[in-house]
Amino acid sequence: MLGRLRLRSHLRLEDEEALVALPHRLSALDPGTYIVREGDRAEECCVLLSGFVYRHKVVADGARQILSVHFDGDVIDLQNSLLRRADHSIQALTRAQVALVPRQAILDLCERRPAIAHALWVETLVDASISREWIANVGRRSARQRIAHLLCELALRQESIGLCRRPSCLWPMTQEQVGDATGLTSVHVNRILQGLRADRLISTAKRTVTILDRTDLQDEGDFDPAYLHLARKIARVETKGQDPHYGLAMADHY
Amino acid sequence: MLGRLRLRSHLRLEDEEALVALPHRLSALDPGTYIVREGDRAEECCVLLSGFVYRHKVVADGARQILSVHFDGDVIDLQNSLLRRADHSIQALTRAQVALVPRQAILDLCERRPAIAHALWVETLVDASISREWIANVGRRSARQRIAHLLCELALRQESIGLCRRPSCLWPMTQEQVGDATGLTSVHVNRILQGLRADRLISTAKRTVTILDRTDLQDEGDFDPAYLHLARKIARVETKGQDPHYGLAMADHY
DNA sequence: CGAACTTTTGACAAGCATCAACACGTGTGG
DNA sequence: CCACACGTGTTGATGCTTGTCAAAAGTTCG
Repeated sequence: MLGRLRLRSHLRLEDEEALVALPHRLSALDPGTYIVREGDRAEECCVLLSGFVYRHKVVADGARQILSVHFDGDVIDLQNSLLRRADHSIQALTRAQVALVPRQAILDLCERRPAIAHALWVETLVDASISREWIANVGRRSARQRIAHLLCELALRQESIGLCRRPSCLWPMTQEQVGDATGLTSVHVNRILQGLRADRLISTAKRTVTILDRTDLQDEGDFDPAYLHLARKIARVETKGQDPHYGLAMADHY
Repeated sequence: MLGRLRLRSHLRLEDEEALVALPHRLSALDPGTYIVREGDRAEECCVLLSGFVYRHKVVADGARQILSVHFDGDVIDLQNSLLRRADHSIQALTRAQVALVPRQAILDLCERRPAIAHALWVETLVDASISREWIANVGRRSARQRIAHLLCELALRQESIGLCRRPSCLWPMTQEQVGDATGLTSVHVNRILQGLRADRLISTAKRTVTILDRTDLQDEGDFDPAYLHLARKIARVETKGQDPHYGLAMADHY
């Protein structure tokens, strides 16, 4: 279960065993529950076992900006536990299950096992890469592009861990939350989504999106999956537009 | 010189010696030179010794988004050298001097010396924190706030490493580059800057800004320095508005 | 001293926000 | 099981912030 925390690097068996052996406690969360609040001093590091979670910040006038969306297997606050003071909040989007690992246990493990430190470091670097893409997304793309891009990212990331199968993926966000993620208002998100549906790019059912034409949607959203640093295998598949079963994979580094 | 790469964590002497002993070659860059291009496979990691540098991405219609600005002492592409494939470009803003360290030498060092791995990891986490703040900046703040925020960040980061002294700081960006960093057009940046000058918040001289009223500018820009994860010392000084000489300092973690 | 950037200005257009009202669905308690 | 309340999605009218285009004035540097 804990071993499932999507290790994109190649770890030796003893490393994986050490990870699974980490002390931890489980916790079930309702939608909207705060896992970390901006300004907190985190003593535990949180691994998401199931469900959706998002990071966010609140600016001067009370507006909210969602910084990233996470699901099964993501290690969601290495940032906060290594830097101590949380610079953003983390909140459950859906019902979620998390494992809380004492901060010190992780630090110790990293000191003893450089391969684990490296693997976690890579995770945070991929996270940072996604953040950079989001800066470009909200900074320089149109409303339609932003939303299409967000959809492509969520779909591909879910596929890469086998959370969903090809045409459809989970999308438990309200239109207001989509707006907070893309720097738009919920009203405008609504209109853009109607456009995307009218153009037969997507269709939505409750908490689920179906991407009717992957290539077109990627074009619409100026989406290039390189920034997700997924394995070549998946990247290649993406460009060829096939539809295989995706496994846990992450390479190119290490 | 290399030892100056702003080690915000507490390192032992032997760690610092190991860092200084890293193999490297020096290189001088003219403004506009690319250090890394999106898609490159980086074999060397770049440490900025002097000058300004920025990361950026280009989106579908050719518009550019600047992702961060770096100066003396910043380790500018741990991302690219650990993840291998660069997900963004890095370009010199001014004339700059860099040290290039073979990627493998860094990886080896990290494996041998967990303290160094930890210190570098913290650097990348702070970098990621800044990226998150930029998402909020570009996503949810007005043009005036964005620019004021950018100014506050650059000023405080420069002060924290002693690059400039209190009221003024270096600002070698054109208005077009400011626009690319804030998701605005250069025309609009120009108008906003005129407003900030008219309100006696800043004054600009060639490649330099003077912040006439720090507190007011921070209020205008909704700027809270917490996300920079600077030492408590500096953070406290900030809130009291005094004007001491800043040293290299970074704490709260480790 | 001149070429090539920058900064500045003005008129105008567009994208997205704002406000307000209504429809829809879903879950809850009576 | 129905009624109701609340969150979410949808629609329309209107306006502000910011973008676009174009040209002139200022600056830097070889």
